[in-house]
Amino acid sequence: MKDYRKLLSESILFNELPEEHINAILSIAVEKKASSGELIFSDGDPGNGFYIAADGLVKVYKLSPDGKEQILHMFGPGEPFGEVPVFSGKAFPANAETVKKSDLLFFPKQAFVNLITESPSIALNMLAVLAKRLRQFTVQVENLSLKEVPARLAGYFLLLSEEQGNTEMVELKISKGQLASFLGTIPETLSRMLKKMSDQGLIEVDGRKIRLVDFDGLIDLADSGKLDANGAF
Amino acid sequence: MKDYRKLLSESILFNELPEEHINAILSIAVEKKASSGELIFSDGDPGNGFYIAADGLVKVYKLSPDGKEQILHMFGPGEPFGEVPVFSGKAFPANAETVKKSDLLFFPKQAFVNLITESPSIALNMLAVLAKRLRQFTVQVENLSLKEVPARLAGYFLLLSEEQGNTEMVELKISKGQLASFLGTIPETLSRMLKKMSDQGLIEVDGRKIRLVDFDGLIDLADSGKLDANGAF
DNA sequence: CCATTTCCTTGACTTATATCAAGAGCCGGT
DNA sequence: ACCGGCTCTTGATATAAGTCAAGGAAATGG
Repeated sequence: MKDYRKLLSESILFNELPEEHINAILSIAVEKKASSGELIFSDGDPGNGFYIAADGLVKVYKLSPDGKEQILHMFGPGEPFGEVPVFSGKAFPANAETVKKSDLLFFPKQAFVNLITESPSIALNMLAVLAKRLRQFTVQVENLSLKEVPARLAGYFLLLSEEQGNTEMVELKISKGQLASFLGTIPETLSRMLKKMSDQGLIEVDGRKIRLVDFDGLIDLADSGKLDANGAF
Repeated sequence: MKDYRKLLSESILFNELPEEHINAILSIAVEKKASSGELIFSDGDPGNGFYIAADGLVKVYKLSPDGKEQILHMFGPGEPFGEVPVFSGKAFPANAETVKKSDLLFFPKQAFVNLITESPSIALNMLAVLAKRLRQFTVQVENLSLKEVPARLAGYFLLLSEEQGNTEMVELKISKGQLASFLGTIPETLSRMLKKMSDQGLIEVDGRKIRLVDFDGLIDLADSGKLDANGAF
């Protein structure tokens, strides 16, 4: 097994833990390699442990009967996913699939729960992980229910801008099709709205690079939830 | 302070705890009474503790700038809410308001975190609470993104049917306006869709009582996400 | 480099549901 | 019982965004 010590000791779930705890965590971790597009688990599958992506990218999503996809989360290196059945119920509530070739660490439920009872720090870190996830869901529900697609896009670009520490330009790390699924729309609409925002001078689009032309305008759009008619030419 | 011992020892967060733990929990709890329609906290307010409703009903919701409401959750007696800032970030991510006159118990953040570090059972129970909340959010996002309003209604009635242990009839415990906000629509649409489902022989509506006429049809509708054209007269 | 596949964009058209308005019905207080 | 205020229903209309189709652009593999 590759040495995942550094990754785990820096991860949100296990950071700042003493060495003997990291050792205990490593001893229960099971490595799984997955190629791109590989299904990790399905909605309704029994869940007897959770995962951390060590490398790569994983999407967790729901599918409608006619094939429409809603991506709930995208998880990169160091981020845990699939924890819900460890603590509540028996089954995974959604599907998980690799977006890129990935190395995964699997933590069996019982072994992990044992670790939690011995280490309040791990418990508190896991509580932080789940609480942060709840925050993200709150934003997602607000987007889907109360905001139009351009406002969702604006909010996403502002979030990317903060993560990438750049108020001039952001780069999409996922495809536009996946971004559409994440924001609750379809690629056609995404394309049209990007063009509309571009025509209104808010952004410039060059492939996966988005130049944030009118930063304040994007803040207004994200807050108000809809494109301002005043912005039309 | 009223004796909340029984309520707490039966709550999902504190059930099956030894007596001395319940005593410790009671010692940090602060009672707050709230009349109907009273704001408990606002989106963005600093959160330095969480609540449990001892009696009454509380809605947690987001508001759009033009006043549209999306209810995220409804919390009744024994259910915790407002925990997110205890574990992640500083501010509440949504608003909370009483729907009925309510008695609330407030648990200060620091005191509660101290309790958690001493009692793995409380930590695990809180993890179960948050994990269950994540399940509910997954359903909500799926509803908003992938299902039409009648399918959301069908899913809601089936859930109520299970809670109320009655496959013949369910009774709404919230107003139709609030149900609309919870399902991500407006009262006009809710009214129209109830009528449509009624015309198709799926349900019969009498005020807040909904007779589930075609239970299997409701299951199909909830699963498929849309009203079947075959159901039309 | 080239052929193939996949992704993205654009056009035409449809649809679920929101907006605005007003009347009917329900509920609680006096 | 009556009345006022609030909720719900219904009608007319508009709108954001989805469906279907096809071509252009980009990515991938040999």
